[in-house]
Amino acid sequence: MTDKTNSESSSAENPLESRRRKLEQITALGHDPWGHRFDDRSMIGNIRNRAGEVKYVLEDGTEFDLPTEAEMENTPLRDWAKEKGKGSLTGPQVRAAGRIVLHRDKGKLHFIDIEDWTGKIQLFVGQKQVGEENWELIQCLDLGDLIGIDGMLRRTQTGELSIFAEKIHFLTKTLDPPPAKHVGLTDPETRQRKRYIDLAYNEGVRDRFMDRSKIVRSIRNTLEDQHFVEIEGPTLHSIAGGAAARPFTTHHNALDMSLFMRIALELHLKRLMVGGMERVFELGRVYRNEGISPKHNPEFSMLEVYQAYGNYESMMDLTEAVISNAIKAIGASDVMKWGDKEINFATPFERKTYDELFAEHTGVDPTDTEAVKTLASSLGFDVEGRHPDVIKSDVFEEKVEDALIGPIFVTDYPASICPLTKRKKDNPDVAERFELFVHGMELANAYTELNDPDLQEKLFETQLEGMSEEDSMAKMDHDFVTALRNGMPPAGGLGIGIDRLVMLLTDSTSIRDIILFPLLRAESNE
RNA sequence: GAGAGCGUAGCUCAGUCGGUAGAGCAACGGACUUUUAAUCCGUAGGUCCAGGGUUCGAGCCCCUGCGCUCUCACCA
Repeated sequence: MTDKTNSESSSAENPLESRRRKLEQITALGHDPWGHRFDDRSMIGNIRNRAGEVKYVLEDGTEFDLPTEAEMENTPLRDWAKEKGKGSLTGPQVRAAGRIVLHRDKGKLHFIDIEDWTGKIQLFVGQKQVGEENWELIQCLDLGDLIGIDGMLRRTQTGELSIFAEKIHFLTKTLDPPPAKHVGLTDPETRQRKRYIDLAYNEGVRDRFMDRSKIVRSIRNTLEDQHFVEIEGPTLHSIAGGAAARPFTTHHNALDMSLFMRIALELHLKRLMVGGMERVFELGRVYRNEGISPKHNPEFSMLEVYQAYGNYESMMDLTEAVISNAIKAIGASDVMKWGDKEINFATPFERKTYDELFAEHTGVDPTDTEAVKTLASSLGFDVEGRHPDVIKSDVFEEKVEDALIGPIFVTDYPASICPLTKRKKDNPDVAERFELFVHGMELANAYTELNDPDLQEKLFETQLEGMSEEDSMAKMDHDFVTALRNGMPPAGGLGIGIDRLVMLLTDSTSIRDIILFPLLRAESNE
């Protein structure tokens, strides 16, 4: 019953077979299907910028500039040329290379769109114009292949800027068929697992990661301009300090010793300030063994900056400078869209104290411990045997943080939840700390750094009631306390979540859109 | 961790009441020397996530498992 279909018409190949066959044909034609060094090509973006060099020349040698693209919308180029008189288009000789992203086969004429990381351009390939040898090679091309091209930059009759092919150089065969043109690859899992396909074929993906690179470079520039020095601290720690988070654990065999992947950069940078490195920063990866969400990836990038003789207010100025310059670096403006929301990054950012905001959003006096406790209970929080500041902090996170549109500096935190922070001179219950919030997301965190070794030792020893060790930043690090005994200058310190900053500046609502290779479950073997 | 949804051709998806598998793109063959996601004619392409169950009959209903997505919780 199925005999006829199978025996007769097995001529149709599946996409993979046909690509393999063409690979053989390319080799048979004397080309290396995996290409080789290809010198002196111009970036397609630069080639497009040379459009003005394309001229219309009459037989008597009179030369005309072409109409603008807008003018060609109304009058097609062929009609414009007819009015000028008999002549032809000329333009510069160019060489380009790129991936084939679109292929229109019109018989003895092919239109091929190639793309490099600066742009896209159409190739005009005519059988008569390129000659038999190139034409045979053209028959072996598939979407996704990488080719080089020599030819003259001109325009077609419809005005499309094109390279009129004279010589094709085969550079690399693509054996897997690309995703459907224009629809692209949409499955989020595949986009992340096979990021190369997402980058190669989905619009805007490369630009987003280029923006990330520009933002990071801008941050380094801003800091270096202010004479901060970048250092590289250890990523394997024997004590996972500087933050409250569950660490990844690992083991060193030769020393037979447990180690933790770092959860923060803080404590080593401060040791450096004891050593006289007065302005230091590190921009690097930290690891936290916790949940994965649109705002959380187990490894993420963090900036921490320390400035001797500064305080948390100098860190506010620095934070504003870092963000403003990053916005300029990607050519954005202060007012931007983020998902269905809007952000206005015009400086200075709003500043309000923790207690002010608490009162504003809860209607409860933050200094009235009993009232706060009652509110917390009504919100479903455990209050028995827990420190009043921890209870207050629970309520703050629940009722205030999500409501903060920002950018807003929340200042002056309850001292007991800030074991690494200097207390206010006139009020030991308040810590000189701020967090920067944008649409409920914590973007930065800064302190006037605690440099009193005795107080630091005491705070490390004080585990707040009702707080698990993982939830506490109070983790004893004797060597760090010893370092403070050797004199750390009064200082301001700042941490910025790089991934979250990039999310906000590139209109990305998921952290997985701005991390090239986010952590995914291991692929199940088939 | 809880709830909801999804898994069908290389890609994007449809599949009615449970009746034996569909489209567009990609591929293959053909026509076309100025196309714009080219167009037109033709061909081929399926372990319907896996396993079990109900049924004369399952892509569809039921159970179990796997994977993913979204929301919530957790995440200084």
